Order: sequence, then structure tokens, then C-alpha cells
Amino acid sequence: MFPPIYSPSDVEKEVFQFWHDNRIYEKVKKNGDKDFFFVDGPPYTTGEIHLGTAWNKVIKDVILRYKRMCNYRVRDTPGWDMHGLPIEVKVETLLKFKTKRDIEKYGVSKFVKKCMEFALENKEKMTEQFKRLAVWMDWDNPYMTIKADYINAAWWTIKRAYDRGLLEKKLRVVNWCPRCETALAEAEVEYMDKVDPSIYVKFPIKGEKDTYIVIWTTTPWTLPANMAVAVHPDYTYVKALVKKDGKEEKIIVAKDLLESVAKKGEYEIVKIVEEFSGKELEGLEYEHPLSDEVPYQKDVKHFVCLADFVVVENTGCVHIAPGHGADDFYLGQKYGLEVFNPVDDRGVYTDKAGKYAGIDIRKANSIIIEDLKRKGLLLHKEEITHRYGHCWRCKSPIIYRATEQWFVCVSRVKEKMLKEIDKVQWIPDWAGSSRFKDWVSNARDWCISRQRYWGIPIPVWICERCGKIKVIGSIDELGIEINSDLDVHRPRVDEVTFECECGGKMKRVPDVFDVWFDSGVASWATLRYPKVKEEFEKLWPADFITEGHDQTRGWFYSQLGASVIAFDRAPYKAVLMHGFSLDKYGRKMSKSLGNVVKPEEVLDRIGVDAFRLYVLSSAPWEDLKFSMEEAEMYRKFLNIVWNAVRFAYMYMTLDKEEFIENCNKIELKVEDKWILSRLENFCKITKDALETYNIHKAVKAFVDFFVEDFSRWYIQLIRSRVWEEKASPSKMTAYFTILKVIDKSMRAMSPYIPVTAEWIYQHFIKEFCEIREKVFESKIKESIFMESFPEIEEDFINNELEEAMKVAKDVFEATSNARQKAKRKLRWPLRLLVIEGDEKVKKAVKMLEEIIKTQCNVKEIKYVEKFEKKVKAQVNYKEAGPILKDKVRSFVEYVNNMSEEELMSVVGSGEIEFEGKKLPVSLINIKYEIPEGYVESEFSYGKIYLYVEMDDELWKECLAREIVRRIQEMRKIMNLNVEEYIDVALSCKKEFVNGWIDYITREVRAKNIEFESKFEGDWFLKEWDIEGEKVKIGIKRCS
RNA sequence: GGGCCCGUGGCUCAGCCUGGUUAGAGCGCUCGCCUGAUAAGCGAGAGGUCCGGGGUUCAAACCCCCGCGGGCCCA
Repeated sequence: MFPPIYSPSDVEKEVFQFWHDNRIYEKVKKNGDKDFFFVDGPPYTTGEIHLGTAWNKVIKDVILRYKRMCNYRVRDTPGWDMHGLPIEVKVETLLKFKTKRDIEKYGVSKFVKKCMEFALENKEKMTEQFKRLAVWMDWDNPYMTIKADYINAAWWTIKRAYDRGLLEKKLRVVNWCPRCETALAEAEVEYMDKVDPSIYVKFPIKGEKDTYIVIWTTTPWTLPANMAVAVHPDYTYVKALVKKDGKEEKIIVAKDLLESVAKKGEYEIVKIVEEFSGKELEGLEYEHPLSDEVPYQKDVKHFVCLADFVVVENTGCVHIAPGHGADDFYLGQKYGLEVFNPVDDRGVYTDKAGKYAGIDIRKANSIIIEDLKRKGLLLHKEEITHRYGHCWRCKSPIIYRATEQWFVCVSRVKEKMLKEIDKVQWIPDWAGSSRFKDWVSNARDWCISRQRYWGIPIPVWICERCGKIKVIGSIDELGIEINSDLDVHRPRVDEVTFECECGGKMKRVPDVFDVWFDSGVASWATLRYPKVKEEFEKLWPADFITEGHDQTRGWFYSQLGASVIAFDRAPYKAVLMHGFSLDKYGRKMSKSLGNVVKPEEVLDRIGVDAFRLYVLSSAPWEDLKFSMEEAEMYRKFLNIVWNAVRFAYMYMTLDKEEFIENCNKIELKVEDKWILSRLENFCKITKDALETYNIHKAVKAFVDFFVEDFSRWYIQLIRSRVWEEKASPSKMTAYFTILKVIDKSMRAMSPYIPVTAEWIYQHFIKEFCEIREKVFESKIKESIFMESFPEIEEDFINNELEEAMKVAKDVFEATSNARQKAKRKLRWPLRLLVIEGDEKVKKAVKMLEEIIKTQCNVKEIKYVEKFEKKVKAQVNYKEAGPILKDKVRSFVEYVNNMSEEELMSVVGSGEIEFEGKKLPVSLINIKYEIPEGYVESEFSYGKIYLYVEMDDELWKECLAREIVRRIQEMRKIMNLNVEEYIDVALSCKKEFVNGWIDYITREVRAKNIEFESKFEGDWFLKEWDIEGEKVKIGIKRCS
């Protein structure tokens, strides 16, 4: 059965059921004799997929389906990223927790269990959503970062790093979230606008009265930790005498900034006392501005340092707190400054901060500013809006804080990483060569430790007595019985201790891994390496991965880093970087903007295949500005596909028996050859698009081929052929052609529109499987996905014919245009169509004469190289007047007497000779006049001239057709069966349609036609206006 | 401040790598056609400073430089 209306939801329901009941995916999965190793970038288990994730999986599915049809055995394990802060934060919110202490109080064991339940529950929800996208992955056997085997792989990897000397515990300034009380990686910091104080502070120079070096900062709370001031060695600085409220003092700032600083401080510049280079300032001592408040600072020697990172902005002197800034830290190392960090995990000052002890740093800014003001050290205060880092999950502003953390020394393998990038195929090219390389070459050592609970425990144990470190590389080394995945998490793992050689007790460092490290090991953890070796040796590295461009710093990076550390090579061979999904205005979709479009919403409206076509229609690496209207268009296209197949189905099932018997009697007509050539070219483009990951190109090719060429043109051309008597070779050939087109094109497109393609395979291709077997020698399979991707049959490609058909279509369009101008309906036959053009057009007209004639509905067509037109010339008085003056009159006479040939030669030469002088042709206006009765229209390769004059004979035919049209419509209103006969009564004269009565009778299946009828009896009556004539028509069913 | 990408009719995009007819398509709009695929289908028309400015060239949407706007990433 073939429902007349295309209902995506019904089709989906049926196909999904079919796949499920017959375990099609499982069967397809077994096929293939070459390996294709795909690694899924694990989505984070938030519980809901969004458009971007949907798009991402659809891209993956298209590639995987294609590869399967190319006889690959595809490794398609989906992945889930299930550890880390995002889930902890969600669970904390659920339990109404505010700080880590709440978690400890509640019990880490219970908390971690909750996190795991939450993650698993979300995984289930999201799996269902992905399934609805018709994504075929091994949903029953995903890889999960929380599984013991997975953790085993992560531990093995970090052990590798340790053995190679690439794992270090270091004191470093890290991004710190005071709410989550943990270090964060660069990748976990999100930059957002924030308003902060912007203050200029005077630091008193030691031993010089009323002399200050002026610094600028947006983080007053870091001032208690100030250890130095940095200046640029090559800049010029000044000591200037300035005056305010009658009081004089001296300030040191960069020379170029003196004026603006003075203005901010409302100073009057008296004079420049001294000028020096930055170098000369090195070692200059000053007093800490808050040494009274922070007694610790009293014993510290503060002085000026040199640093290249200083820029000519604000004051040109930079406040240095090695405990609160990365640059500051490294500068501090150089100068031997103390890494003073008087702030604890929660962002609260410790006792070392003196007066400020116990104060939250977020509340400290105003207190410190007040203190500075009181002490007369605040030169100026304002506010500034700037981009500032925030915790990616809880959105708290991050702080920089020196702490001891575990690092993977990326800086030492960076060169190798860059070399490996070159060996990978990047789509597009610049994703690797420019973007990713830029990120990697700027990468610092990777901080992999987090002071949290829900993550892979870092497998490092340290002896309490001698400090010896033990890193374990496998869960077996734990020496405990592992009954569930929870056993390899905190707090169970924390309970494990080892005995040190020194006799001391080794305890695990309490940290867990950065989640990016989890996903970084995915390509071998998914193969359960190192526990299982065979698959890894056979498959690794990945043949293909694809993710959004945000993963440059995320998964592309974490995988490369982890893999170079473990194996000295990139873990992937090809990477397709895709874009972001934005709203239709190009803005990021976010809950706060309220512009989030849910995938389910779109699927409900247009169906999964239309959704897939839509997201696959634009270049994958470009951002996708989502527009529902655009997406709906693809539903319309699929509707056309549906109707085209249904059209074929209707006739072909009627003639099925004849078709089976006669399917070997094939005589291809020119239009058949044409569409078969187009079919091969379409398959070629699609194959190429999929091979090169230019997946959008196939969508366009499909619309061009199936909608434009097959449905809108080929089916129009062969309409009359399917109405021929049973088993005519011409009809059989059309059926053969249609079968081949639908068969091959659906196979080619099935990776894109799996549901529709499968449905058509089940209901159309299967219906004609005997024929398919007989003529194409291909046995029907259980599902279209057990078929292979169509072979390209080069022999069928005829580019010359395709070109010719383009001309024919053009001619048809130009003719429609001319008809419209002349108000001649397509239904009305016309006498003559003249086509003018070059050799190409000539050839096309010769090849496709019949097609052009029928489609354009003309009795005759004629090709000419040059259509004869009358040339007429008129004098251009405006131009001619000033040149010819009084001779204009005789010039006019001369021009009027010129023959057509003379005029043509004038046009050719561009000059007109008059009374021995050569004049520019612009003195006359040349006009071409086409002969009476013709209407002209242009097309790409030439022009057409349509003869639109009517004569009596033609007009009768026109009227006959008009009447037929009306009667047909009335039949439809009456709901008559196609085969039923009728009686017809007309209120017009018989002479009206003389000669066409048989035609009308035949067309409308009439038994009897009565003219000038009085309509006596039981007629279905309707009055029509046919070209100004009132015509009354009655019909009735023949009994 | 830096890196990368994008900017083409009202909308969404193709074309750019490899410069060369009149810059294409779909949607929308206006007008019309078709009527045995019909709760469908089809055609025509209008609509463009190819973001702006320079340069290279006989020739630039396309190559180069400088801006402007948007996105992603970094400082």
C-alpha cells in the first residue's frame, strides 16, 4: 500500500518498528570485510540533547551508514562523558548544597553514588533522543567514562606519563573556582563580561618622601599578596612633580602615560624631575601599601622588576602578585620572589592576610579600596567592564591562585604534537593547519588534578613518611575486589593504602582527574586497551572523528595530548570539524536568550529525514543558523519525492504482470537515456561528496536530480507513455527506467534519509523485486542498508545529451515566458516555434525535437541560425543635430532610403557614410522589428520566436481542450471513477468545436454528446466562462 | 591585543581554491499555468553598491592589503 499523503511520523513509526522487529541494525553490523574505526566524541550526560548534538550525531550517522554500504565493518560505539563538575553541580543543586562541606557532611560515598545514578539516568534519556534521529550506533554497548575498564585505561595512560617523566606535581598558578573549590583547566574557563573596579594605587618609594610608583589593577583583593612592581625594560619612565590641592608630590609612571594618569588623579603637572629607561628602575625599593594591615608584608623586601609583558597602558607599571597570576608567578621565579598566597580554597583570606583574615575576597575589594583611600594611596578609582574568566559550570568568577597541582608536561611534547597534526587529514584544511596548531603552540602544561569527588581518582599514592610516589597503571594493582564500578571511585579507592619500602604508609592523593583527561583516552579506552590488545592492534588509530569547532581546545586537544604521551602519535587519521548551531539571527542558543530550539520540536514538525537533510545541506564547518522555515522546505522536497514514487507505483502495480513478462524488451528513448545519464552523474557526485566529507554537496545534488530532473521533468515527459496500451515497449521502458532511477538514487541517498529510503525500498523496490532480479541481476535484501552503495556505470553517462536537455528545458522556459507575454495558455496549441542559436542549440533541437514540440505544445518547430528581422533606422536628432546642422534634413532622407542590407553593414562597421564623411553609427537608432505575429524571448543559449497568431482551426482545438478540462473537473467534483462513462450536454453550437468532437468524446469517456441542449433530465450542471463565451455544461453518469 | 572562520537579492545559501559570457539556486513575494501524482504539481516576473576602501591585472564576488560587522577560540 502506498498512502496518498506523505506523513513523516507514520513512515517513521513503521520503519522504526521494522528495524526493531527484524533486528536490522544487528544484522547490518555483521557485514563488511574491511575495518572502519570511528570514535564517538562522548556527549556530556546533561540529560537533554540540543540541536548541536543532534546535528553532530547526524553527521556521524551519515558517514557510518555510507561506510557500511561500502562494505566496511564499522566500529560505531557511542560514548558518554559522565564524570566531573557539571554533574556534581547538578547533584549539589538537587540536594541544595552550597559548599564542599555539605558534601562531606552528607557522605562522599552517598554523593558519588547519586552522581552515578544521575549520569546513568541521563544517558538513558539521551539515548532515546539520539535513536529518534535514526542514528545507528551500538546503543546497547556504549563506552562510558565511569566504567572500571575505562578507568583502567586512564590509569594506564597516566602511568605511561609518569614513567616517561611527563607527570609532575608543581606549585603553579591555576584557574580556581572558589565555589567548587577546585582547580580548573583552561578548557573549563568561560569568558564573560564583568564589571570590576579599576584603581590606580600609589606605592611609596623607600627613602624618598612623597614619592610614589603608580600601579593599576582591577583586582584590589590581590594587593595584600603584592610582592613586586614590574616595568618594561625598554620603555621610558618619568618621575614627575605634581600638585593637587596645594600639596606637591612625585609620581613615577611611563612617560607617555603621565598626562592621562595626572588627569585621573586630578593633578597639575609641575615638571618632569627625572627621565629614565625601565632598566634603570630595576631594584628600586618601595613599601607595601598595606603593610600596616598585612604585617606579613613588613618583613618582605619589595622592589621593581623588569618584564616584557608590560604594555603601555594605564600607568606602565604592573602590580605583581606571584600567588595570583601566571605571568606574575614566572616573573617571581626569575627574581626569587615568594609565592605568597593568603587566600584559601573557598576564596577567604587566611591568617597571613592580617587584618583581612576571614574575609571573603569577593567582598574585600571595597574594604581595601577604602583602606587605600584613608591612607592617601588611592590615586583614582573607576569601574570597568571587561572579559573575565568564569567557571564553565557554576559561572562563578574564577580567581588565579598558586596551589600544588598535578601536571602533564605538554610543553615537552608540544613539538611532537605539532608534527602529528600535519599527518592528520583535516576537513576543512584550516581547522588543523591554522586553528588547531595555533591552540597547541600556545598550550601550557596541562593541569589534570581536581579537588573534587566525582571523577576518575588519580592513581597516585604518596608515602606519609618519606614522600615516595607510587603510580599504579591498572585497577588490578589496587588489590581489592571490584564488585561494581563504584569500587574504582572515591571514596572506596581512598581507603586503599600501600606499604612503602621505608615502612611508612602510602596514601592516595585525594584528587580526581580533569574530565578532559577522561575523554582524552577514549580512542583506546573504548577498545578496552590495555586489558584487551587484539582490537587495539587491529583498529587503532581512529579512521575518523568529527566534532564542533569548540573541541579544538577540548577533545581534539585532550586526545592528541594523551595519545602523544602514551603512543607518540595522533589518535585519529581524519577529523571533520563542524560548526555551531545558532539561532536564525546568528546568536548562540541559550536559555537566557530564550532562543533555544529543541530537536524534538523540529522532528515533530517535519520528520527526521527532513531534519537530517536540512542540517546536512550547508557546509558542515560553517555555523548553522537554524531556521524552521528553511527546515520545512526539506519536508516539501521529501513530499515531492513521495509523490513521484507514488506516481510510478500507481501505474507500475497496475501493469505489474505485463511488466514482469516484458521487462526484457527495453528500447531506451532519448529521455530515458538522459535521466539515466543524470542518475549516474548524481551517484558520482554523492559518492565523491561522502568520500571527501563534503557532505552538503550531495544534498544539493539530490534536490537537483530527484526533484528537479526526475520529478519535474522526466515524469512530465513520460506521462503519456504510461497511458499507452498494456505492455507497449515504450511503457515498459519507462517503467524500467523509473525502477532503476528510484533503486539507485534511494540507495545513494539512504545515508541521508534512512527512513524514507527504507520505506521506499520496502514498498516500492520490493514490489518489483522479480524484475529487478531479472534485469539488474541483484537479489532483494531484507533492508536497503544491506545493499551496497550504487556502482557508477560510466557507460550510461552522456554529457552531450545532458547539455542538449538543458537547452530543451531552457527553450521550454523561454516559450512559457513568450506565452505569458502573449496571453496564450499552455493548453492552447500554437502553429510555430522558431529557435535561434549556435551549433549547440542546433544539435539540441535535432536531438530533442519531439520533446520540445510536445512540451511547448506547438505544431512545428524550426531551428535557424539567424532569425530574419526587419531592420529600421531612425535619426537620433539629439546627436545628429549639432554635428550635421542644416544637413539633418537630407540625412534623414538618406537614412530612410537605406536598404536593410545597407543598414546591416552600417551596424557591422559602426560607421555611416554620408556625403563622403564617415559618421558614428550613434547618429541613428537601429531598431529590429520581428515579423508580425511573433513574440520573442531569450534563453541562455539563444532566442525563441513563438508564432502566437490564432486561426479558426487552432481556435477550435483550443476550445475543445477547454471544454475537456471543464468536463474533467466536473467528473472530479462528482467523484466519478476513472473508467466510468458519462453523457454530456452542451449549450453551445456544434460548429464551435467542429472536427474535435471525437477528441472530446474520447478524452472525457463520453457515450454521447448533445449540443444546444435544453438540459432535460437529471444533469449535473455548471455554467462556465470560456474565453468570454458563456457555456453551460451538463454531465451525467451512464448507467 | 592575537589566531581562525564568515559577510553574495527580503531570508537561507552555492560560486571564491584554479580571476574571463548577462553572478546562480531554493524559500518568500507578484502574476500566471496545469489538472488522471490533485488536500498535489509547474512556470514566469520583480528583486543584487557580491560588507566598505585601496591594490594587482587587459579583466576581480574570486588574488593581495587595510578597515567594518558577526561567530568561535585565546590573551
